[in-house]
Amino acid sequence: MDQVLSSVRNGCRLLKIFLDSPKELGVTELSKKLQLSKGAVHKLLSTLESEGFIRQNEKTKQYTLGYTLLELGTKVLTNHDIVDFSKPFLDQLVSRTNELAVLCVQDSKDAIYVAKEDSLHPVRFTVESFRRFPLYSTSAARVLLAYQPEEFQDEILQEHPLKSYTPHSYTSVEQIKEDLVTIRERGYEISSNRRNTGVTGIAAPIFDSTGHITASVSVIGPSDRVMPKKDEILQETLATVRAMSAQLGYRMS
Amino acid sequence: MDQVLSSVRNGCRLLKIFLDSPKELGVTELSKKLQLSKGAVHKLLSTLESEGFIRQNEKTKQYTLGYTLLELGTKVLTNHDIVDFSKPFLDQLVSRTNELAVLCVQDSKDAIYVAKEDSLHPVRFTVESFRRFPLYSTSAARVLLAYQPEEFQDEILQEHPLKSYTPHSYTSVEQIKEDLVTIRERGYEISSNRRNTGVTGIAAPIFDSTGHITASVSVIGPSDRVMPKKDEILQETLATVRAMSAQLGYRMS
DNA sequence: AACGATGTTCTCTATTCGTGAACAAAACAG
DNA sequence: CTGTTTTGTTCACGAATAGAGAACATCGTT
Repeated sequence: MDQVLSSVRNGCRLLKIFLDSPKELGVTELSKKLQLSKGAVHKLLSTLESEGFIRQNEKTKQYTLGYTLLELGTKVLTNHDIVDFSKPFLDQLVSRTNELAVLCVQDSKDAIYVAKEDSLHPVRFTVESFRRFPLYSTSAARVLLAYQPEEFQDEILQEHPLKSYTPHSYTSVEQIKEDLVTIRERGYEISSNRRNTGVTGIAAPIFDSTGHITASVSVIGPSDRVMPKKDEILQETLATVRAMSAQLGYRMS
Repeated sequence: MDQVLSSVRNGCRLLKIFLDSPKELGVTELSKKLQLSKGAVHKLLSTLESEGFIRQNEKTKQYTLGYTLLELGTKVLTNHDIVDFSKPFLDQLVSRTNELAVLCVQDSKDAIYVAKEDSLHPVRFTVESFRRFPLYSTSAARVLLAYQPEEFQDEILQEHPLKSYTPHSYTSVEQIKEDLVTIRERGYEISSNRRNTGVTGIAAPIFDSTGHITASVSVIGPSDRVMPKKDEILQETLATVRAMSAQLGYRMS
C-alpha cells in the first residue's frame, strides 16, 4: 500500500509511542524509536505541538501528549452510542452478580473494553479501559473472535506470536480454535487464568438486527468468588445480552 | 513559521473538525472544511485509518474518530498527576459546599476543566470536561489569566472577537482587564451569568513551589443556591487552594 | 573549564504531497 | 426501472517539501 502519507503516518506513530512509555520523551529517544533523523522528529513535534497534540515541558524540554487528544478521546466516547446504551444493563448486571461487568468491542485486529461498571466488593478486580489487547486473550475478546469468519480468525492467530500472560495462557493455535468452536456452539465463554491468574471471566455476545455481533459483555472476578456461583452468573449474563440484543432488533432464530 | 509539516498539520485539523461536527463525516464535506482536494483528504483518511485514528463506517462509507484517540486521551489523563492529586481536595470541597467543584488548567491559549466532582444535588449544574474554552469566559479561567503577564493577557483579549455567551457576558476588553486586576488584589474571583445564565462561579488559584500558578479551583452552581452562601463557599474554596498550594511546596509571602 | 549530552537550526535534493480530472458506486428522482 | 446526481475512490504529474546529515546552541555534569 503506497497510498500513505508518510509524514502523517510518522506523526501517528510518534503519538502512539507515548502509550507504552513514561510520560515525557525527548527528541533523541523518539528519533531512535521511530528510526528518523532528529531534525525530522523535531519538525514533527513542533507541528503536533502547534495543533495541541503535543506539549513541551518548558523546564525539561521533553515532550508529552497534549490536551487536544483528551478532547478527541472523549468525543470518541460520546460518539459511540453503544456505550450509553449499555450503561443500565451493566449496572444491573453488577448489582445482581456483585462482580465487575464490562462491554467489549472489536477495533480492526484488537479488542477494547469501552465501558465498565465496577463491583462494590472491597476486594475487586479491575481492568484498564480503552487499552487494546489481542482478540484471543480474554473471554470477552474470544467471544468477539468466535463469531468472525474463519479466515479472519486464522489471520489473527497467525499474526501474533501468541502473547503469553500467565502459565495457563494458550500455547497453541489449535487449542484456541477449538475453544472458538465451543463458544459458537454454547453461545458463551467461561475461562480462568488465561489473561490473569486467579481471575475468571464469563462472556456472551450481543447481536444487532442484521444478526452480526456488535459487542460482548463479560462478568469478571476472582475465581474463588466466581466459580461457586458460575451457573447463576452465567444465567444473568445470558439474560443481559439477550435483552440487549433484543433491544437492538435481533430476533432469535 | 514555516517549520511545519503541512500534511501532518492537515491531519491534525481534520481530526479536530470532528469535535464540532456530527459523529460521521464524508470525504466531500471534509474537503470543503479543510479546503483541500478530495483526493488529498482521502489519502489523509486512509493513512489515519491505518493507524487507528479514524474509522470508516462500512455501510455509510463515512468516517469517524478511531479508538486510538481514546487510548491516547486516557493516557493524557494518567500522565497528568495534578488530576489525581486534586481528587481528594475536590471531593472534600463538594461534600462541604454541596456544589460542583472543578479543576481548571491552561493549555496554550485556552482553558480546560481537567477534573470535576459533581454535587449530589438533584438539581445540579454540570460542565463539559476536557473541552477548551476562552481564558476570559469563566471564573476559573479568568483566575488563570489574571496571574499571567500583561502582554499575554492583551494577546488573548485582542485575538478573539470576545465571544458572548449570555446577556451578561463581557462586552469590552477594559472591563475584563479591570476584573483581572481585582482578582489579583483579592486572590479570588466570584462572578455570575458570564458564561451561563443563572450560574455563579467562585474560583481561586493554586500555586507551585516556584510561585507560578498551576491551576485554579472553582465551585459552580445555580446562583440562587450559591449567592446566599457565598461567603461560606468562598472560605472553603480558599482553604482548599491554600492546602493544595502548600502541598505543592508554595510558601505564602 | 571542558566535556558530553540534549534540543534546535540549517541546507539541499530525492521524495512525495496535493491537485484536478477521470472513474466507480451508490442514492435518488421521475 | 433508468437516467441523473452525488458520493467515495483512483490516477498521473509537476510543484512543493519532507527527511538526512551536519552544524549549532544550550544545557547539566564532571
